[in-house]
Amino acid sequence: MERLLSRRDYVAVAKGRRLGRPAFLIQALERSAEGPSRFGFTVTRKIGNAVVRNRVRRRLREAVRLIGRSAARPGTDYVLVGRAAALDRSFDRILADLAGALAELGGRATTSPPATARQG
RNA sequence: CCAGCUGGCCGGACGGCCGCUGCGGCAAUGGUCGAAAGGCCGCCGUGGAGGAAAGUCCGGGCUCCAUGGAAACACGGUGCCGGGUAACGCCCGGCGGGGGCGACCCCAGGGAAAGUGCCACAGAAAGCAAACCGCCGGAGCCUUCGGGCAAAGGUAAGGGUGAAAGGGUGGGGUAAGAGCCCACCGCAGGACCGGCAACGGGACUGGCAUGGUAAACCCCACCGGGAGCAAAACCGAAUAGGGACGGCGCGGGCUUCGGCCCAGGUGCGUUUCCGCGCCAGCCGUCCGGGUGGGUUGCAUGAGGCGUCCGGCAACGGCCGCCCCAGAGGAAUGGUCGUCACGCGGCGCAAGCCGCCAUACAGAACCCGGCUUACAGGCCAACUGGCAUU
Repeated sequence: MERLLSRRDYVAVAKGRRLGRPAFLIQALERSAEGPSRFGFTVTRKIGNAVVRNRVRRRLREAVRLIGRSAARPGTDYVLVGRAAALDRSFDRILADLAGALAELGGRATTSPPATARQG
């Protein structure tokens, strides 16, 4: 998984499309038609102390690792902003949330894409 | 057994599957880039959060900056004594004071006869003490001759105020009182004795002075240069810009090719004028500064574990063994299963069911401390009860 590393990238993606899900908020910005898709993670202090923030980021990162490569659109940068629910929501549901969100943002075909995914 | 007190320790376990990251290896299997060295992937092995990693409150190592040495002044810190330590505001052992039946706990614990300030309210008086009531006293005045009023003066025993009223109790004494005198207690000084010291004991002496506050200024003793790993050192691209050198070139017009005319920027001499010089574009090579980035700093250290020795202890010493996280938008994980512990419910019990499947909390240059947070549990010594032999 390619990571977003610089502040400039995060600021840029913040201007892209965004979708809310219980465990996270996802932002997407098409960088170019080609190249790998990249992911960044943001967990603010509002969520909790360092232990809680680490756990939220790790669960989201694991979700991206499992389905990000197949579901994400090439050449696109994504930023996942963690929410408090990412701590307790079952991992299966987080995976489903992420797959649905990526599809709605115009990703590749996934194992269970929503019907409206390709319309936009 | 119950209650307590002190110290130490742990703070989920095991196993699948899929990942991240450090180190070592690739002799064996593979892919890719490269001339090679080697890199990236892959494979194998192995390591990968805490007792507080936290707060960033002290003390150091290390780095850079400043600084001729020393001292003084200022500022800040520390503050019983002895020891431990690289050092400390930390730790250990004592001393003094306070609390507890006790084990034990708590203390910002130098100096108030160097000086200054403050002591609100209440109260007559709050520091070279003080007469409000009271007590004594009785000049003098009045008198119904019973007595009444009462100045000067004396008095800190009693009342009242206050956190605190200038020793306490008893006796003598006195007009009433008062260390005025006496006894005991307290207090002050103190030869001498014990202790390295803080300090303890104390013959004897003194009629009793020197109120509290230093977390008020202050005085005394000791300590202290500043900033911090985003410190700092090194390597160093593209692009733009700077400098040096070399090569080719060197504004426009006219020309009889000898020159003539008109211009720009810039340097010097003082501005205009004027004089002298340089430059303009392209290409190449080199130099220096700096940004992104990379490497080092960065993990062998006041290091850990163990036996023994010294010491009441903190700790120190000999020897042996071990290498024990190293990220960088920041790895140390995700998920599933089984189980221990715990909590709740049901049950006489064996047990069954349910819940959480654990509190506080995540290394960021590294050590020594302190402080704060913390579900649950284990061990040991000691103390006070109860029971038993």
